[in-house]
Amino acid sequence: MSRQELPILDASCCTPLTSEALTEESAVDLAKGFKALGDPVRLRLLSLIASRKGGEVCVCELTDAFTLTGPTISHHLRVLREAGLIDCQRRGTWVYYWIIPAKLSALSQLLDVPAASPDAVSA
Amino acid sequence: MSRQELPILDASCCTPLTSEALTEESAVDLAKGFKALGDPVRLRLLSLIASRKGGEVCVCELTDAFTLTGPTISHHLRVLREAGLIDCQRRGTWVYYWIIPAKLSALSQLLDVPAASPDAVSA
DNA sequence: CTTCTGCTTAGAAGGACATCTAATCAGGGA
DNA sequence: TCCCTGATTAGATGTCCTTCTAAGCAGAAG
Repeated sequence: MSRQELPILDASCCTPLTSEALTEESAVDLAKGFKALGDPVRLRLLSLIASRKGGEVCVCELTDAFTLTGPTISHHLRVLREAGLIDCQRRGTWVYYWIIPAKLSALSQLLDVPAASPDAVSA
Repeated sequence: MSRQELPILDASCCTPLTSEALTEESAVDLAKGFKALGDPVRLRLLSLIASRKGGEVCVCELTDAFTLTGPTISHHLRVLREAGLIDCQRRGTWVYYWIIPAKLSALSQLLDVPAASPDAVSA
């Protein structure tokens, strides 16, 4: 594992949305990350992995935390991995997953807007 | 406009993923936000709105920035609005959109993990 | 009042996605 | 070697999503 064409740290930006508009190219790339986060199961999986002391979680523990089948969990983990948000390694019988902080940070920074809108408030 | 049941500032967390695991409830709520961001068109729309000096953009300008039809742009704006990421107001013939910074910040903070993983690096 | 423009809603078509069962692969132990 | 457990892959199914065209609504202007 730890296999294949992960974008490593793709070209897309690290500046907040408020600074300048995204190119179509960047938008396509970044949207993949957010799409991966856009499912409750994957978000919980990611949080279970990210919040783990030691940084690693065995798949078997993740599976136990849901009422979904193993293949379904495996599918969601793959989506997260292909989005570059997590990576994994097999050790003996078990497979361990961990987060890729740089990727999460990049997405975080994109959304990091000043707490109060420039002006134009109300509703 | 500015209508209906926006979650205003929903119960879901503001602490990073690394601090503690999400409840299923929070995950469902937060995933809605990320799902809305998980499309290249919506991400570009949001960036066009967020990066605008003055904080507001007319729909007509947004439509011009894409090769998609008006109804399609309108659909994506609705998704962003229902996710609580933007809001809008009609003024005369035109409709103006602006971002809701608090909502973006909440999502940003969730993904705001320390730059280096606790340990467990490599790949 | 009628008509024009800007925008949204309705409905349909095609593709993408989440989930399951069944089958396969990888390692460890008898 | 054979089997057992942990995990992924393959294939199927029902649902959701993106996009379009056509129709409707809101305000301004003649």
